[in-house]
Amino acid sequence: MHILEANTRPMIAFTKHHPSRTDFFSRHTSNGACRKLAARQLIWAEGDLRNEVCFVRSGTVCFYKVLMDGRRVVTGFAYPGDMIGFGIGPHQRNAEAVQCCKLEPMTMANFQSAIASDNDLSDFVQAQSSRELCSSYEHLMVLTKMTASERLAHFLTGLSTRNRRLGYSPNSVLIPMRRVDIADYLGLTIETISRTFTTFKTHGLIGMEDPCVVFILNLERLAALARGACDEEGSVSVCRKIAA
Amino acid sequence: MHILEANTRPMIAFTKHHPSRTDFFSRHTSNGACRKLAARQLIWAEGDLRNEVCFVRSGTVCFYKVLMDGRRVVTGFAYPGDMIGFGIGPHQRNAEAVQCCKLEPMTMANFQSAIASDNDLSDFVQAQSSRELCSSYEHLMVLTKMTASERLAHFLTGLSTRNRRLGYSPNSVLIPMRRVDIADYLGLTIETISRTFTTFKTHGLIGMEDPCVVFILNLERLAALARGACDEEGSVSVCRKIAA
DNA sequence: CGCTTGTTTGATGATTTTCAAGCGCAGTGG
DNA sequence: CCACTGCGCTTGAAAATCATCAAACAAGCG
Repeated sequence: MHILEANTRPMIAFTKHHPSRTDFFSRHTSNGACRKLAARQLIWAEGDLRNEVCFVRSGTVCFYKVLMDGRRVVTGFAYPGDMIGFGIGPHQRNAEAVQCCKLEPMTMANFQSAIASDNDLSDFVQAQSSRELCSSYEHLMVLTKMTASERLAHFLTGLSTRNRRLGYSPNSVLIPMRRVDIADYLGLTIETISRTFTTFKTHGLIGMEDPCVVFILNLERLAALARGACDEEGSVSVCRKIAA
Repeated sequence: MHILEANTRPMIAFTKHHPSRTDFFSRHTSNGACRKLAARQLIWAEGDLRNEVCFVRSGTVCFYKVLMDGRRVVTGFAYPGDMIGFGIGPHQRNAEAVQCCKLEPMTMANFQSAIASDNDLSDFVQAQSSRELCSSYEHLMVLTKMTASERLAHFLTGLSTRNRRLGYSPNSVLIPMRRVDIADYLGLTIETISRTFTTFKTHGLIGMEDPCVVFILNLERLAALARGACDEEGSVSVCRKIAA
């Protein structure tokens, strides 16, 4: 219990997701009972059987895979309002609580029958699968073709956009995950992440009071960077000029 | 018609996939009628509606996305025996014939009802989706954590493994795609691809008589590289020693 | 107060990109 | 028939980004 509170990472701003988005899920679970997870706690491991799907009520979840030699890749994150765990076959990747989390579970059996009978739920699942596929392709683009600055800008504007969509300020972004997670997600090292944050700071793109809170001071330029906006003026160096 | 023959790229060795794998598909199409595509011909574009799914009878298909500024990412390839085009919503990426292809189409309506009634087909679709998801995670690993040599080794051993699975020699690999496609797939430039091929050649890992035909002379070392076999001896430089 | 964990900063080095040029081959047209 | 052109691949030299190694700093906790 105590360890649950010992999490210094900020809860992400939109801890309480829009209530209407929870209804279609809760009507198939016992009574909306939540499981609490401490920060850094493993939710399931690669290869585990799919026993249940979960609705994320609060906190942030991180999905990752590890190579034999310890190299790690973060394939994505899940935030409040997301559903996690559906798919076919055993789990393909580890899931871990980035900060303390509340997850509302539903057994696989319930989920199967709920999908069949509840259009709201099956629509939601379809929509989320589609979004995930789409963003995984976009992520490939980020990893293969973008510079460090562009990648981090992409990451930050993503969080910002999510804020706006949920009715929060797009200009102040809470970063629930550690630098390692961001690095392994963006295919960079923690040092590069840190340095790029500093570059953004010194050039007035963002402000930071601690590593977890970012104020976006120039969303336009940040978004241009994230888009890889090298159209105007020609060359790649423009990207760096935008940051500089 | 003539342009169809004008393709100098070799047809991939396993042009004729295992016949049993075609039955469950053909019994839902008109009569196995195929559409012929010339090399480099667009099959569908990102954003297009999903009108049909196709079974790849011969040739190779390449999936990719393009940024506004022309940067391109190849997200994957499809080979004879693969099904392409299923999913939800409009197409998420462009599909293009790498070499001349024969595709057997099935309308989306037919596909939907076939899925519902034919267990062989729905099993196949599930299995392929699962494989694609799995390999997309692995691909993330390749892109974020591997060196140029490791990436190309991974690519080559992948083709080799496919050969073996289909009963062909794992030691001679036909490369149906151009260097650009490989580069955009592996997140590198064509120059790096070319240089790495040369490195492999000069160190006896592979032999090449033309850019499309690779003989794997030391599959073991190539596979070790592909695995990122830096376990023995500790550091990353071992990877380069393996290649050297 | 010392220890641990996570972040930042610095200096150095290396892998990969970029820019440039050359080569081989196939198809074209005079 | 042969030069010419376009395309794809290769190779070279130089520059640049990012990783690596190392150390210092800050905050929380026992």
